[in-house]
Amino acid sequence: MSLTMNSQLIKIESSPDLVDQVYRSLLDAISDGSLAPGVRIMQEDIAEQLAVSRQPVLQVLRLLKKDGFVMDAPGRGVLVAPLDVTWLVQIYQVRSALDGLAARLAARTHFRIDPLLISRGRAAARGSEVKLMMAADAEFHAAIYAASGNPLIAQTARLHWHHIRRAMGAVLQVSTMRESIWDEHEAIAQAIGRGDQDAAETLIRQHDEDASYNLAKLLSNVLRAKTFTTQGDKP
Amino acid sequence: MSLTMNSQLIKIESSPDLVDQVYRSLLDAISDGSLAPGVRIMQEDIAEQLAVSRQPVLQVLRLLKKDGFVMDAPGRGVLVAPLDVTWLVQIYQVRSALDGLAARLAARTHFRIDPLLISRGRAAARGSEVKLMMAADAEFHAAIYAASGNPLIAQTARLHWHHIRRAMGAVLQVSTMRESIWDEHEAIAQAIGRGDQDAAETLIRQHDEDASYNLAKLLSNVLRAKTFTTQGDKP
DNA sequence: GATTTCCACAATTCATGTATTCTGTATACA
DNA sequence: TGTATACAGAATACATGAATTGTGGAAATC
Repeated sequence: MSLTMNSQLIKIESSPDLVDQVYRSLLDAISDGSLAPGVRIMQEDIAEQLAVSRQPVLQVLRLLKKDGFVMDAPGRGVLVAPLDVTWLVQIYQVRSALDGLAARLAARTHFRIDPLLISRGRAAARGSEVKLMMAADAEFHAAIYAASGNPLIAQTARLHWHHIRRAMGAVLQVSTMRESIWDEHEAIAQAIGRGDQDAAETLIRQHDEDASYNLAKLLSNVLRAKTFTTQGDKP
Repeated sequence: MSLTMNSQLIKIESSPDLVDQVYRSLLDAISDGSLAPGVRIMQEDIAEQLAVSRQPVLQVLRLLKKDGFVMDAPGRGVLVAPLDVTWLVQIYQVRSALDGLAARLAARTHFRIDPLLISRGRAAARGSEVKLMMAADAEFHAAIYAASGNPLIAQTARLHWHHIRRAMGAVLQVSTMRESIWDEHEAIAQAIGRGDQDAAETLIRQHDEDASYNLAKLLSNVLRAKTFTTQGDKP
């Protein structure tokens, strides 16, 4: 029917797989900060809280270790990976390269990004719900990944996103999400739409670099502050 | 002593971790083709062969699944992922982007890549040992990853490398490793050495695209051939 | 008083038993 | 003859018990 054989029935994933569920649960908790950076977690506690045995938890912790969300702390369980500016910058470097690739591939097909994504993003940026801003931003970039036709990009980027979300949550500052980023987003979408591969790549890489610079600066301030205070964050 | 504080004691990793050992063992077997694409593997068999219990094997299979080396085959164990040209091309797209990033970062520091890598590569290319050629190629690219200063790149690329190695093993054709690639390598190294970030990135991306094109073509031929013959490959 | 050694405890990793889930075949029926 | 259904077998995923490994503190010695 359509140009590409798209009838591959969207992968069914009603896996009552305990490991999957535990994985999502833990990754969410780490990403949104309810499991704060640096805290100790023990598989037995997690298992009890989620009402499963230790076995699935053990597997999940290994998966999270591989992706850098938790670290070994021999004898004391595992540690939720502390926030680290260097690490964040490295994540952003890779993300920038992947975004560039995705934008280039999307431009190759003159993909038309849903304008609604942008208008909704602008609306969110004008509001005060940080969560909405982050969600809109993620949606926009995810649209480009999807348009790239290369699922490997989205898969990798999804992990990066969780790391970035952690950092954003820690700085909790609206300024990161200034509305001007949606002008940049719009320019990127236009470049993709008119098939300008070079422009699309250049624009989105610059966009990511700016984001990296801003976030890294804020984060290092927050971390420096935390070094001198015993108190963590206050409500 | 040296310019950078290098005394951070190379991370100790004598983990007598069964999961690690099984992981390496299986990944190697899959990468070098001794576990051929499409074959069924059962955790019980693997466990018996490696003289461990099924538990570590179960965990390893989950790790391999996450990276696309094995696929679920419910009721029949798991399947070693079949070779797939589309998948290979996607791998190469991402690898190309990451190589570009690594080359750019390396050029930023005017990193001088050991000329020995190149001369050894040329020697290998003139010989007939495919294994040596692949190793030299891998070493060259690994040097760039290391020079980038971003370990995330190397970590991601290492997985890609295993996928690519599988495909290369399947086509088993020396022509993939024409000596001219070492002219390209040399040009890349020079661009990095003189700090020309744009050239370094452009050259290595082109280099990867060529490699992708060649390997994909060979692989699709091999796969097409296999569709019509029952016999696998002959010496 | 500082340093080293030893020991108890904490937590993980590995092994095995059990239940569930999925395939493939045989059989019944239209 | 073709299709649907039920059942047997196979393989995994999960739970729990056992053993190993590493930490932190206390005691002993210099």
